[in-house]
Amino acid sequence: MRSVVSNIPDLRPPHERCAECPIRFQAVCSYCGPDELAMLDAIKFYRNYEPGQEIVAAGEETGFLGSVVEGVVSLSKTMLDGRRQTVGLMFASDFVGRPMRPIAPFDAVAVTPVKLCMFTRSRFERILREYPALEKRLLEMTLDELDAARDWMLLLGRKTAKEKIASFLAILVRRAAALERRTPGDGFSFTLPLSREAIADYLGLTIETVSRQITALRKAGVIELADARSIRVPNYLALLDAAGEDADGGMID
Amino acid sequence: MRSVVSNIPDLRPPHERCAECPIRFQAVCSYCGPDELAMLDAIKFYRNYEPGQEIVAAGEETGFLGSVVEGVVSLSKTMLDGRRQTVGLMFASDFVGRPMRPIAPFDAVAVTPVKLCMFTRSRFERILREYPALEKRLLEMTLDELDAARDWMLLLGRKTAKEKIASFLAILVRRAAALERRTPGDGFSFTLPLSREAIADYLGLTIETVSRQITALRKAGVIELADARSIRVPNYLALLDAAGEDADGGMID
DNA sequence: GCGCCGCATTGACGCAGATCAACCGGATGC
DNA sequence: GCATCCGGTTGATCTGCGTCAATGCGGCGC
Repeated sequence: MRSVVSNIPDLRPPHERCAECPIRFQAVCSYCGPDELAMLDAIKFYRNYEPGQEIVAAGEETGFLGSVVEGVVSLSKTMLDGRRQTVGLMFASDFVGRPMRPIAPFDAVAVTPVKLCMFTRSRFERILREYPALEKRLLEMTLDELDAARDWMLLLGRKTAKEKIASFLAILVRRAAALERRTPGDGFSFTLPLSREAIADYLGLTIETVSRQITALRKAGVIELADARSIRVPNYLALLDAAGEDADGGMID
Repeated sequence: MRSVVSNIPDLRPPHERCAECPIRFQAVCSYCGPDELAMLDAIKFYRNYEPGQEIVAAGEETGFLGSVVEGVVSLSKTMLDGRRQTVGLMFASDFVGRPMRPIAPFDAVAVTPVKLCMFTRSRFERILREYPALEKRLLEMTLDELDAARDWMLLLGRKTAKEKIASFLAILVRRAAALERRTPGDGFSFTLPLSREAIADYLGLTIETVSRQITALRKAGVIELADARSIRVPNYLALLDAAGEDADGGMID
């Protein structure tokens, strides 16, 4: 571990320096000033996960928390008899792990290759108390997560299978558009990060229904598929319509 | 509005003084010391709502936020065609309203007579920045809400109608037990705060299915009904079993 | 007393999505 | 080359819950 105050030149590769971090202005640390950042820089560490690899298991004590730098992490709950529901998908800059509660209430699994920027739990909880910038941003992110979870409750409780699929695709379009700093318009293409099974777990459906509804949307001309994972949306409003959402893009987030 | 520093004796009825407040040690203010409490005391105000009365409407700008002192508030989302999903039930000490986002993403409606302890949005957001005790508690409460929302996602996405009803009743038993500082055991009785329609909205079902499944649980001996709103649970573990939950009472909260 | 209204229950029926099962196509190993 | 495996698609059938409709019941006005 490097000292916080140091005149020694930083020899780490650029992608390991907080100042050069791709999620510098979106993650928990985004409100941190140079001093706070230097402090985080000194105590953070990276860890990589392969697709399918478990990051934490439900019921297990988690010794660390951190931000997704690259890739997608799924959070899911499983019932005794094996029924599974994904309760969150975490993308780059999202925060994984619950401060002030060491026992994980769900499994966290890498669905693509994942890189996490992590802190030990004890250290993170301590600096959370000392750095209000961190706490403020974490509150903001948690409120956003809660809004998203509530949107998802509407989807799970009331939408039809076709609407669920269309809503899910619309979210991916919005994400892809946001990454390119565009507004989601027509002709947008993207790659599905999830398998049919992972989509089914997320939407509260079975793989067969997911497959059938994707086919139905394709036949209706709402989407085009190059292969099972490559999707193009010729008409974004038609997709929103199929999702049963308001034309303004749904909820605020 | 009274001055924060004052030697004038406080002539308000006891239930309007923060120090005597029934939710003093559970609400957002629970980490506040005497000075911070005096400050809140000076700027808070109460408002009462009748059952069925709307507190805020989705899409509307909300000028205030606050804590539920008494009663039950439902938060729900409605689709264009009228399908409705309740995304949260707020009980005494829960916080209603989203800081840093003036437009409400859902309707908030009183389901029983409700008393709210409120602050104007601008004032609350200002003091949130100044009083870390408030922000810390709000973060904690938001994290708990998020956990509960994720439990609800599992219920909505994967549980059968009977399991949904049983899970819902189990939550009410736990709440009722917690209020009396007991652990949820056998022979517990409580009053349903919600109509069949409100239950259906919460569980992602129809009134008919709710009614049928309550009848089924009664016939199976899992619950006893004096009238439609009065429920007794002779065997708590049998209820958990019907809910498809782990015998340890489900998730941590 | 009676009629009305709102909430809840019960019954008959239909359908969206689950289940069970076959099949397809690309990747990997031998 | 062929066999195997894995993810995805498609088909046939079943079923839990929604839909539509009738009935019950307690509270309230008159």
